Amino acid sequence: MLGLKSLNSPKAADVLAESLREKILNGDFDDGDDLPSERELVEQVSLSRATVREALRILEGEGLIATRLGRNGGSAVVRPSAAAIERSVAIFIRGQRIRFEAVLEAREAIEPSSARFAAQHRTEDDLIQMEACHQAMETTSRLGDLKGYVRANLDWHVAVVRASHNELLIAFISAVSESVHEATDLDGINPLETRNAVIHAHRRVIDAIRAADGQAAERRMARHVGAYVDHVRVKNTELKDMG
Amino acid sequence: MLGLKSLNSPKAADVLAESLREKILNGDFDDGDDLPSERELVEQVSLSRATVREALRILEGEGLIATRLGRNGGSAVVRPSAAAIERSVAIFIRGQRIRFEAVLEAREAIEPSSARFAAQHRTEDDLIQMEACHQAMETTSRLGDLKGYVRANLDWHVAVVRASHNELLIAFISAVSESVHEATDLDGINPLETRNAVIHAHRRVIDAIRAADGQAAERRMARHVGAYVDHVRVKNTELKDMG
DNA sequence: GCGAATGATTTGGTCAGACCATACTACTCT
DNA sequence: AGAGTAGTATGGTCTGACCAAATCATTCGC
Repeated sequence: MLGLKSLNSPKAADVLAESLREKILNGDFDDGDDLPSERELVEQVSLSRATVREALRILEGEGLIATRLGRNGGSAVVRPSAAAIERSVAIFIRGQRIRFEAVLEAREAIEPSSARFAAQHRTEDDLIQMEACHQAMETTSRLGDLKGYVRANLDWHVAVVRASHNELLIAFISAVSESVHEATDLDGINPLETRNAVIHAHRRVIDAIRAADGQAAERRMARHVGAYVDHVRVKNTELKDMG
Repeated sequence: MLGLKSLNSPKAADVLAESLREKILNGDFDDGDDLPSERELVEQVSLSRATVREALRILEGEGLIATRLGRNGGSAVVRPSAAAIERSVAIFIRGQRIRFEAVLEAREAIEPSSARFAAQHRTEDDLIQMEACHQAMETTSRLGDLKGYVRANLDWHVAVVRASHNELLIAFISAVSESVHEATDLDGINPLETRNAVIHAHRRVIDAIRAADGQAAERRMARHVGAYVDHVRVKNTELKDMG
C-alpha cells in the first residue's frame, strides 16, 4: 500500500464545474452576464456536450447560475442567494431526523443576538416590516386564524433578524424557520392565552429595537424564545405521559 | 394574459431527482443501500441515460447519494452531512462578498448559547476534545507557530459547539469557521499578548462547561467573542486610518 | 493446493450526433 | 402599422456506442 490511493476521480465534469465556479466567484463575470452557450463551451473546452451540461447542472444546483430556455437563453450568472443554504439545511434536518427541540435551540441561539444587532442597525423600513407582522399576528389571533397566526409569527421572527442586516444570520434563520413552520402547524400549542403572551413579548422586543436599546432587545428576545422552548418541552412531556 | 404562465418547465431530470429525493428522505432506502444502477433506472423510468444521470448528479450535489465507480459500484444512499451546508455557506459568503465582520457577528450570535448547551450536555469525551485543542493552542502559541495556533483556536470553538450536541449549530459553526479561518491567517491580529488573553478566556469557558454551569459558560463565551470582534474592528479601523 | 497473473463482467464516465421544444427575431402579407 | 408566420438560436432529450475503473472468475505456475 503506497500512501494515498488514486486520491480521487478527477471527473471532467467536476473539473469544469470547479473551473467555472472559480471564475464566477472571482467576479470574472458580472452578475447577470451570460455564460457561453453550451455548444460554445463544448468547443472551448473540448468536451462533449453531456459533460458540459453536467458541469452546468452542478453550478445550477449550487445556485451560481440560472438557465433559461429558448433563443437568447443560456446560463446567466446569479448572485448566490440564501435559497441554497435553506435547501441544504432543510435536507439536513429531514435526512438526519434532527430533533425538533434541536431546531428550536438553534433559533434560541441565533435570535437574541440578532435582536441586539437589529437594535443597532435597524432602519425605519425594518420597523415598518416588524410592525406589519405584529399587526398580522394580532388580527389572525383575534379571528382564530391559527394558520395565519403561525405564519405571521414566523414572519415576525424573520423580520427581526432581517433588521440586523447580517446576511448570514438572515440565511440561517430563514432556513430554520421553514422547518419550524412545517413542524409547528401540526401542534396545538397555540391557545389564546399563549398567543396573547407571545404578542405581548413581541411588543416589548419591537419597542427595544425601536429605541435602539440593544441590551434590552437581546434580553427580551432571549426570554421570549426561551419561554417558547420550555413551553414546547412541557407539551411534549405531557404528550409522552399520556401515551 | 391569463393568470399564470406555463408555470415552469417540468424538466424530466428535475422530476426524477425530486421523486428519488422524496424516497430517500422518507427512508424508503436504508443508509448505505444502493440505488438501482443507471441502466436499471433507465428501464424503470423510461428515460434516457443522460437524463437519469443528470438527476443522480443533482442528488449527489445535495449530498444525498455517493457514487462509486466500477463493478459493484453505483449510487449509494448516504445520510446528508453538514458538508453540504458548509459548502453552500462558503459559496454564499464568497458570492455575496459578505463582510468579514458579519461572519464574526454570526459566530458571536451562535457561540454563547452553544456554550450554555455544551455545559448542559457535554460528555467526558467532549471535555477531552476541548482540553486537547486548548493544549494545542498553548503549545503553538509558545512556539510562535501562528498558523497552528489559529487552526487550534478554530478547532477549540468547533469543539465547544460540538459539545452542545446540537447538530444544526455544529453545522453552522463549522461552515462559518472555515471562512473565518481563511480570512484570519492573513491578518496579523494575534500578538502574544492577545494570544495569552484568548487562552485565559478559553480556560474559563472550559471550566464553566466542566462544572455544568450553563449561565457562566454563556456569559464568559459572550464576553470572549465580543472582545474578539471589537479587537478585529479596532484593527480594521487602524488599517483604514493608515490607508 | 494455493497464490499470482490474467481475462471477463459490471458499472459509472465520456463521447458523438441527431431531433425536439421553446422563445425570440425578422420577415411578409394584408 | 399590425397580425400572423417562417426562421433560428438555445436548452432538453434521446440513442447508441466506447472507454475506464473495480470486482469477480478463471487459469497458470509452483
